[in-house]
Amino acid sequence: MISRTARYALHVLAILAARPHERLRGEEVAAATGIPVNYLSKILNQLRKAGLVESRKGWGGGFQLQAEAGQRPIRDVLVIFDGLESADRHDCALGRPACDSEHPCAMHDEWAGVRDGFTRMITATKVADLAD
Amino acid sequence: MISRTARYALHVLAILAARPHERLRGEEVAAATGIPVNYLSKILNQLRKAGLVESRKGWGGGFQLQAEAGQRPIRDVLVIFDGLESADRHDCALGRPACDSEHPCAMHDEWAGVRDGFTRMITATKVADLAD
DNA sequence: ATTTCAATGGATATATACATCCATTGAGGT
DNA sequence: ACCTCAATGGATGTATATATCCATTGAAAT
Repeated sequence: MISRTARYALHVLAILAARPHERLRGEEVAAATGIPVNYLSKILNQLRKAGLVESRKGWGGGFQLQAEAGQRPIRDVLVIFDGLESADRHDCALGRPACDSEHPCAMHDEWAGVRDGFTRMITATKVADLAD
Repeated sequence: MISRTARYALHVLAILAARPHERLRGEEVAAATGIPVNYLSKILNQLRKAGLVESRKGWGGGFQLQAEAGQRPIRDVLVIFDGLESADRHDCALGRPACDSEHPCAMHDEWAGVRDGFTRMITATKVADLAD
């Protein structure tokens, strides 16, 4: 449902959102989250390319939440790391390609409910809400 | 949420549940489901070991739903292929080990709702309900 | 008995997510 | 100018899920 990498990203954003005006080094974020440093660097880089985070190199450098990023729904983060399909699900629980309201599988309605709850959750929750 | 292998298994059971009194060869099940034959054989074997399916070797052999298997909730199938944790989830959407009602994460309640819907779905739906 | 059929089981291959390593770049301090 | 710091980026390694291959076993037909 949410990949480990996407959860890492959300955890990172939570840390940064808690200190919106500081610049944190990768090492610090790694220490705070427990994410392996090298892997974390890839994640931070993707967040930067996506415009959610700003970075500065060298002495005094580090990462910082981009100004308006706090108001973005965490759905945006899931799209980046797990793709659109994982954020806007309209799949069948049994993987049937032809499952729809006309020809529903045994779990069609219940699964639609589950998906809906998930969608609601990831659109209602904003990055800023994650801050510890 | 549900691994591809578990979905395969459910699809297989759906096929067998539709013809409870016939014995179907692996090849036939593969043709009906689109699951790669060799991989399918592993799945059918696990289902047999778990007592959900009966098999017979050699000429006229094949697979058949075990007598009472139709009444088993599909949760039982998920436990076999994806493990207990995936069926009885009490995890945090953000992966926080210490997330509970005392110290909830930002999505605690919504996620609990999603999990609940899922649990309800997989316990309410029986193997026999999957039959086409 | 022999042949044929189909499940069983073990070993191996592929794809993908997760993780590590190291050389390069750019920015600040001296 | 030079040194140090920390992000960037490319190449490589590891684990797991998914998939394939083939030799063996058991059962029915002849």
